[in-house]
Amino acid sequence: MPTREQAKQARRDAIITAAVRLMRARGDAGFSMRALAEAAGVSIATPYNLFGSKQAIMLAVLDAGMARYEDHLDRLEADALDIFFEAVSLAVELYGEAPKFHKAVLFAAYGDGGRDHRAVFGDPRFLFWKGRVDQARDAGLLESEIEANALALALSQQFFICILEWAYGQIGLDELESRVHYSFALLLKGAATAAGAKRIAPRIRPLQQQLTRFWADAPLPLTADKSA
Amino acid sequence: MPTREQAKQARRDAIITAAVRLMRARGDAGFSMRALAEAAGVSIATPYNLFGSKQAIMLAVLDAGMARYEDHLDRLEADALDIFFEAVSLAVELYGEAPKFHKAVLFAAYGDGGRDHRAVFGDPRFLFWKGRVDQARDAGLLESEIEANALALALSQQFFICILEWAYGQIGLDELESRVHYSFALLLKGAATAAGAKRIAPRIRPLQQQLTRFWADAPLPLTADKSA
DNA sequence: ATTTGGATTATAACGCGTTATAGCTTTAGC
DNA sequence: GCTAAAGCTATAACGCGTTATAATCCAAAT
Repeated sequence: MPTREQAKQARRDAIITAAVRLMRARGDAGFSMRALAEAAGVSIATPYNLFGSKQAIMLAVLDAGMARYEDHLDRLEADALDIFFEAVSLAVELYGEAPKFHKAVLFAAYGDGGRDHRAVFGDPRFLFWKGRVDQARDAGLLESEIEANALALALSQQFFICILEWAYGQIGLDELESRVHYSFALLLKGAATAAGAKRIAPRIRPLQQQLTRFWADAPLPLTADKSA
Repeated sequence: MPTREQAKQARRDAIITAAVRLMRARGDAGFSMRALAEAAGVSIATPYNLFGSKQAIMLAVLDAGMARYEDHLDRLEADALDIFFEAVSLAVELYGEAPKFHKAVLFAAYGDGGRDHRAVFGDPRFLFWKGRVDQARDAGLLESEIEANALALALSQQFFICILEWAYGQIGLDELESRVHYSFALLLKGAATAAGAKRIAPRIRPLQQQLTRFWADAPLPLTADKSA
């Protein structure tokens, strides 16, 4: 039991705990490395020694929260096709429980330096989608020629960018869900067998109706305020 | 001829010109508001008076460059379906002419504050995609029930996030092109009529082969270096 | 020609992420 | 128990985007 390593780990935990606490309390505003160090009862230099950068800390916080998401995911019992949409809805639900927190973490993990954004949606999440693609293909819902990596990547990216728009405050959680569902429906239908396409097709029209309802207020979805 | 306004416009132009020059010369590195002000022969406060923020300046630079893209786009004479893919290839080509510059601009326009990223792919670009969706639908290639805004948005986003990955140095221009083409093929096929789907389908397999070739080096597309 | 007033200037300052330096505490090895 | 070193602390500093302040300039109106 190396006491040295214990103390280091304790400090590490204290920093992550303090980060979560600060984020949940005040969101992104007022969260700085200096504030974090003070809240963790530690010098400003220590977080850099233990994590390297603010972004690394945010990724650690994000991963801690993602563990919970993956627990829920494992418990999801859904059809090989429905699982795609339910996984999205589950994430939306979890985000909704602590939106300020998740927005702040996502924004900090992605927005500031930005370079490591594949880490935000890296290994575990991507592998999840890939696994579902494989299952859907085995179930005869997707074309056998479809490459799981390629489709999973497209799904991941579409999910990711919608989450970013939400984190940046440009859309609400409900629109996030509809948008991702819509993109997923199109992507999956594009890769689907005739049988799969028949099952996905009915999803499209209602999703479009929901989306146009969202956009009834804001005339054009991508138009910035200035030219509205 | 209000001399006052002329002088202001001259200053504005000097700033944009200096920004472009600096970006083309050294890329993102060494480009700061202080360096920009000095290069433009202007005080540090002036860019803020005239543009408001660094991001606004970057968006202005980006828009200046985009005008050229749109000129080329207008001259593109392609089939209602092929146009989607050729428009992407055209953008890739233009990026390739001055990659350092475009990366730096995109990164600065999007990456730093990040909040206005819809402005990066705002009005003009989005409207372009929407117009093409309308045309493809009129040509009987897309289902008549497809909502142009919704599909155009999905296309825009998919394009945008791949561009971001390129700007962040995580993929090359060739992979960028393949990825966007692949996503476009799936999305469009998902929204296509039987006739449209028949035309898009042959694109998918070659694109997948190209993508897997890219990924032969880097085992998993989304995996960060650490866990490779 | 003189006044007026809006814009630019120089400059200092703020908080940010990050890094470097020097000193101190505390653990590990003898 | 003593020494050596690892790791934290305190602190200053750097460059960044951005803002505020006061001085200054110069076109515009009288």
